Amino acid sequence: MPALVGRPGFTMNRSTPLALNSPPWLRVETTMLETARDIRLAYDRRFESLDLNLTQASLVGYIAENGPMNQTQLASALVLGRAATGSLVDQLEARGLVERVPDPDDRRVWLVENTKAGAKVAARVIEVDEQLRKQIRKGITKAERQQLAELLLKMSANAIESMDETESQ
Amino acid sequence: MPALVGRPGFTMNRSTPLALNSPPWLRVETTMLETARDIRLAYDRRFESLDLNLTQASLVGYIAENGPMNQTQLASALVLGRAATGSLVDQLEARGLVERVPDPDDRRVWLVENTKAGAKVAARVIEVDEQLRKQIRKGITKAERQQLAELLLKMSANAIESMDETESQ
DNA sequence: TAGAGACTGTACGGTTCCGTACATTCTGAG
DNA sequence: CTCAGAATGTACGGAACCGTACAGTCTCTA
Repeated sequence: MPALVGRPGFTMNRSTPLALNSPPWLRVETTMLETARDIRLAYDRRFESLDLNLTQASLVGYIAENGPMNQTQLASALVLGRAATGSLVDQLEARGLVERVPDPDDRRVWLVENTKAGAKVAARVIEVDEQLRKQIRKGITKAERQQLAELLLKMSANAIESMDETESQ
Repeated sequence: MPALVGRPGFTMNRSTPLALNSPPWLRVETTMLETARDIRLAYDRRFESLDLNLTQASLVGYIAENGPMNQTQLASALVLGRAATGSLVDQLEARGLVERVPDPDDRRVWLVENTKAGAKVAARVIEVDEQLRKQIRKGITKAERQQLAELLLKMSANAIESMDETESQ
């Protein structure tokens, strides 16, 4: 099942560059899954100093860039369920980073917006994000990134398409 | 925080090809995280018919390809903690797909191996995996995959490196 | 102007995984 | 041989999500 799992053998400790113990039969999907994991982890680590995880940081940063919005919109932006988003907002609200403001046009919804403290943290979040993005892109040209993105989109589309097929069986 | 979150606006329903609502400011890291999610989801869906999730399928398939092994090795191969791996084996054992055999050389460890039923399922798993991999690679040349893999490895290495720096601060 | 149907946020139970602590067993230095 | 240290699997508590069900609100149609 090498496409699904890592390589056999020794424990992969985090300071060993991946390339060193990469397999000869390098299968893209595995590498992909693992790279994503590493990136997510790097983000999490980075946000630890702000006492946030990636998801929390994303929410605060997203509001900072796109303005107040309701939880359903947030959920879709963060690729989360509405329930999870709700409790996420709970956490951030308890910490005084965001607040729920009633939507004057719709009594069902809360508009979530950053408090002053939240805005301040968001600025740091965006900063950290840019920093980390730069590091992750080190040694990769713009053209390569472009091509990478295209391939990724194609793979996504293929994956989604395959699910649709499965569904309609 | 666009590098971290999806695009704003409408709910992304699964049948819309990703490319259609991708942003102009296409940032690779986001795309990457999302592609990984889609792939993982596609695998999960695919294994539903076997009543397995990706992790369970991986374990059974991995043993089928690499022979019986102890839980620590499995954990590292599956990129899981030892505890999680333990309960994973519990589940599969309860369903009669794998069994724990004492290691004659080390009384601490269990050798996990597929039962006959497990081997049978594993064969299906490997089959499904190959099928899905083929679909995901549709329209992508071997050379492109090669390059993709290289870029991914480089990004992984960069991400890991960035974590090491953070640690040593 | 009802009233059916869609939508919003919340409650709750379940799943998957992590991290720590622990008892058991092995290993290697003295 | 002995014993400190390392390694193995397990128990337990917690975090992050999901999915479903639900009670309020809108909204559109007749």
